[in-house]
Amino acid sequence: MTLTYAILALLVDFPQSGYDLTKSFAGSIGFFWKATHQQIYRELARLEDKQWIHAEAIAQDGRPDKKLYRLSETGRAALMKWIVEPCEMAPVKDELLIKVFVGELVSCTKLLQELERHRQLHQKKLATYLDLEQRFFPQPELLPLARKYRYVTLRQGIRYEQEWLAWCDETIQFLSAEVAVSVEA
Amino acid sequence: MTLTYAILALLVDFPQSGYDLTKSFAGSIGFFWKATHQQIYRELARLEDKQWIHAEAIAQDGRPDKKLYRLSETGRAALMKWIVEPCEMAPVKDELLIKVFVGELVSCTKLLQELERHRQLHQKKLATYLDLEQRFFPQPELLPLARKYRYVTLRQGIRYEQEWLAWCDETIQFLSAEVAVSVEA
DNA sequence: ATTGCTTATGCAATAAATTGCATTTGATCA
DNA sequence: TGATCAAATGCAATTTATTGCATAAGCAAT
Repeated sequence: MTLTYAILALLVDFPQSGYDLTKSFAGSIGFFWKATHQQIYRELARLEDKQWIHAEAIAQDGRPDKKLYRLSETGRAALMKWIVEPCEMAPVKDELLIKVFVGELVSCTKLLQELERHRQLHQKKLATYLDLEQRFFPQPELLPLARKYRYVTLRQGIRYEQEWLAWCDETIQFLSAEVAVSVEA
Repeated sequence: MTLTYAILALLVDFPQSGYDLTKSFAGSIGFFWKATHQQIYRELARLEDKQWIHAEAIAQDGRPDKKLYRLSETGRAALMKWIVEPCEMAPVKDELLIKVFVGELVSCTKLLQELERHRQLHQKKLATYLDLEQRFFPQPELLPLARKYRYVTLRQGIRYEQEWLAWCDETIQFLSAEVAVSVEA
């Protein structure tokens, strides 16, 4: 399961609790792999079972105890082995495109509104990514190796959002002509 | 469930059997929503239960019988209702990016090989899409409305693959410098 | 005081996806 | 004549994911 390795990957740099990981899945790796806290806790239990990670209970003043999970040597080895295995291209799963695919069933104006909304969502996400790029990855050539790898995944996010934005623009323009015509008639 | 509506969408133009649908999911809508025959048959049973589709048994000479499923009025209405509901941006789920994210754990050369492989996969897919565009969507402005909608979803596929290709190129170049350095040393 | 938020974890039930197997009929090929 | 492939459908078991709920402890604000 990929989630397994996404978690291991997040534990490479430093140990984290289930709660921490849940947060991490909101940023960094979460930009290309989502997981809920339920999935994470279940998976952590399994990983501990396999001894790929080790838990350390941390008593905290105030907060409830937390379990800090640390990548074990076996876990690190498993991760390394997984990384070099070839993988498939990610299958696309996109609701919006299904809707557009049979868009002729509903009002074009309605669809255009939804496209405009998505345009804005993508623009916002792009802005977030560009901000991260500026703040954390200035002069990418000078970064240490590990940061370079993080950087290129961010670049993928940026390009992806730019692509969507461009498509939304193109499509909105293309379909707007359609509305104009039906108003004329 | 989105699969529900993906199937309904495929039945808009003409009735199809489970087997036909499985094929359709390899092309057209399958470019942005995948489904196995198991999922499809199960979902067809449910949809018939709900009366969103109606089956008609077709005796064939030679082949086993097939059940042709036709979209009902209720089904069509349900589809229309779904289309105009706003939806989320598709969450990205990409194994390759997780691997790259912690790429420093393995040999850079190995990673570059995998990136090159993906570059080729994307190139191939792009070629398929471009071919479809040329063959089925010449002069897009002149297409009837329904075809225009199909067309713009193909455009999204094209742009998506182009984006990936560009990222692979950028990344391979960026990381190649790294290998060059380590060879020098 | 009580309401609500954040940190922190998890159970239980349901829903969905995946995987392996199984069947029927004919066509094709060696 | 036996093997295998394509069309066509489906059951059963397992694995994953989702959803709703639950707890516990402190902090902040009204």
